[in-house]
Amino acid sequence: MAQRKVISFENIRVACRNCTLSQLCLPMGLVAEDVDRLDGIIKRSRPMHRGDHLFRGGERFRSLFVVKTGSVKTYAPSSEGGEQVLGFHLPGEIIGLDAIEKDCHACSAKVLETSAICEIPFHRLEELASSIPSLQHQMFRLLSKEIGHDAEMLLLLGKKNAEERLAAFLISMSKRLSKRGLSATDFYLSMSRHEIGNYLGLAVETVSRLFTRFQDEGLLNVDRKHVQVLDLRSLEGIAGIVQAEDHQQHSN
Amino acid sequence: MAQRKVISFENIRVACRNCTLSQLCLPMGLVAEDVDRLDGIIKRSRPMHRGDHLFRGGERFRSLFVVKTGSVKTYAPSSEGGEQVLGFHLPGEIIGLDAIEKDCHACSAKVLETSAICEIPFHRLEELASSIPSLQHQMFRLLSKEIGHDAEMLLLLGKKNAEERLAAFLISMSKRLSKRGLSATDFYLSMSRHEIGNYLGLAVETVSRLFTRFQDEGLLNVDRKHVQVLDLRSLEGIAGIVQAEDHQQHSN
DNA sequence: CGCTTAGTTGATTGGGATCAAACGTAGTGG
DNA sequence: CCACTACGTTTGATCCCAATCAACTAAGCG
Repeated sequence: MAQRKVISFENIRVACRNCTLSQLCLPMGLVAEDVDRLDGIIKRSRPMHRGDHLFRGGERFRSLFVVKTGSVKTYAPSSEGGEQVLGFHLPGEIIGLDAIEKDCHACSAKVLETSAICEIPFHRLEELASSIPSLQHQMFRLLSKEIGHDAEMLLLLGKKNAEERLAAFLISMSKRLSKRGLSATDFYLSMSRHEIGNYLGLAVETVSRLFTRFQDEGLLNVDRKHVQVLDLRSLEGIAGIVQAEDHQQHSN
Repeated sequence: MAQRKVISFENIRVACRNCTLSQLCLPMGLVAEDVDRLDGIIKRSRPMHRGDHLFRGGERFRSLFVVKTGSVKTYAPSSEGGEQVLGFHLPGEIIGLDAIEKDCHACSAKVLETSAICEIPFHRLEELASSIPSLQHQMFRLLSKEIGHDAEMLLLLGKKNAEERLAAFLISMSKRLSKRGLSATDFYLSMSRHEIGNYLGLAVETVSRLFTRFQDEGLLNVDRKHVQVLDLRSLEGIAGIVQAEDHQQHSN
């Protein structure tokens, strides 16, 4: 039993490395020793369940969180009781970057399904970044990536119609899941239609109708939360993603 | 003449400090020596004119830019020739943070009126941040602030109607200008109606009609690009900004 | 097995886009 | 200086996409 526990702990460590640290380390080399130092400040938490909060708006900011398995949504209360879903966070993705500035969380983060979450105390991460330049650089890149992603969302909400939005959402899910080694064409959506609609700036009914339409058009198979993408290429076309190597007619 | 030039140069240095550095230094203390080191890596550029580009999408990322005077818009090409205006940048604000990740600019930055722009070579800033922990912290805060601002925009584009969007835009301009010592109620908009509409996800005509309506309702005086805010409070009400200290009825 | 919540489908409506046209305003060159 | 052009802005008329309203079905759950 004791033996098993040790093995289990090691497995967690390995899993956590693969998942938590890759965002910070993968793109370019931290030496093994630095990875160990980084690994040393990461707190593993017990599994969290649907509806649990990582943090709520207004709370003091202490840590960043990394999704190891499962999924999390972040959302901000809008005036008049409603809320705006700001994002869905899949394994390997980081949560809480927006709270650094005010030292206080402006949004809330709620677990969508049973999930394993790592916690990284931010002040310790900052200390480490001070002494490891490449880690500092990775952190700048991480923050910057979030800004770039937000810009894509601004374009989506500002310029795209309902169909394009849902297609872009599905493509995004597909890409992010496949990046983590999961299927790009067969996955479960852990969020409700309502949450998808909220995120995309659409009514629930519109989302539902579009799922039906995509299915009718042979782009998807949808059964409840289970999605099978049948025609990724067409979906990308709808989402307005231009294939770089394809024929470009309107080169402007 | 030589004398005058020296004075002028010093004035520029002082102006540049007040303006460029405040974003990086103001919130908490860098010691004077560190401010000098930071000041040392900032490049002053000659005035730029309407239509000039700070950078274009696809270019290699080398520097961040800070608006000293004037204004700049950033925009990304959307598929099918259109473009999405990502932001308007007023004095004291930083441009280019989204390019850190890919080491390449994803959007373009175009000067809206005659402007003075400072350039900060990013790799030198990173070096400096490594050796000045409080500067590193300021930079994290800066990036984080951008993410927070983007989240506000997501809420605006996802949940607010045309009227609320334009009101929010005007309030934002008012606040940001007054933060720089300019009037909060009397200012010139350097961007066209078309650019405002693009930014807010609205058609030009809608923006124009709303300006007219706000004027009819006694909220504004508008003459071309000149805006006088007559009723800031009501405008904030429309924008959905809840006054904290006012009576809260629906505390939920 | 009721009860509640999530999801689907249909009917209707409305806000803002689009189309169309007039009107400055700025710039350009004769 | 004024005609000419081009562009930005305003205003009006019409249309359409997606929201809303409404009814129903399917799941989850105590």
